[in-house]
Amino acid sequence: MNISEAAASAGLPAKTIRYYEDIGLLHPARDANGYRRFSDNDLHKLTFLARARGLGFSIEDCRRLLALWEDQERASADVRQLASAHLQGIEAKIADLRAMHDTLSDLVQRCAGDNRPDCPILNSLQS
Amino acid sequence: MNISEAAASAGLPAKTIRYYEDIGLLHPARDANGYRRFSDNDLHKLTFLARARGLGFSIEDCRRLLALWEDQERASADVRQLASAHLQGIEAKIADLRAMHDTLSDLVQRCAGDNRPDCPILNSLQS
DNA sequence: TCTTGACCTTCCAGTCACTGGAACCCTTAT
DNA sequence: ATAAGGGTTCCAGTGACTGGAAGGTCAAGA
Repeated sequence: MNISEAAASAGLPAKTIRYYEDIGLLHPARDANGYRRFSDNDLHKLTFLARARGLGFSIEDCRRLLALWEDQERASADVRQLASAHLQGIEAKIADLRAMHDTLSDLVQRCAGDNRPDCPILNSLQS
Repeated sequence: MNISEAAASAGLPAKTIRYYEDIGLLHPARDANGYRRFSDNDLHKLTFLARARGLGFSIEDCRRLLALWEDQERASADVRQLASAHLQGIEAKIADLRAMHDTLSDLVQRCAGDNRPDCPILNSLQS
């Protein structure tokens, strides 16, 4: 299976797959002509990566998750620890965004949005 | 007022202020020795930028907001339009993060987090 | 006067996770 | 012979800084 099929199967752009190889997340074999040849295992890894990235894990987290995934002796506590830390990060981001949202939403509602220059949004940004 | 005072006053790192000058957001005067000298207007702009960035506006949005702020003839509708679009972006990000959060939080709860290798988190990532 | 330390300057490189594009090779069909 | 549609590498750019090196400037103290 070559790269465009692998891309379709994993739901990732071919460019991204090349990039993942570049940074050592997987090592597909090569055909005689230099084309990448993706094994089932490569495909599983790509799908795993696509899902982990979809959950917002960083590339470095994905690398660790892949290592845990391939380690039959892993402790689920290690996976859980990684996921919990990430979950906390997500919660922090949501809180930040919520705060921005609430402030901004209030300002937008108070802005007349007409031809006149007076604007509570700009007023609130000014010292 | 030189850069470290301006930085303290606006709540921005000096590096960031230099960067903002670099990309043309402000143009502080220079003393004979080459040091930047910040006027009151420069300080107002920096505070404005710090607050707008704090609300998550992109640098390009900040540039547009600054231009509107300085334009006495602006229509508040233009400001509101910009802010509304940004608000929508924030809402989309929150929705994405919430989805990640809900999935991940469920997986974390279902993971025993012990010495054994069996792990619902890894299972859900695998094809 | 000399030195020390805290300022300031510019410039270059790195971050993160891709993404676009150029230039070129391989394969298959017409 | 040529064209289309794969594949390859390598380089540069994204956003918004941030770190660090190398060096100039200034005020205070021995």
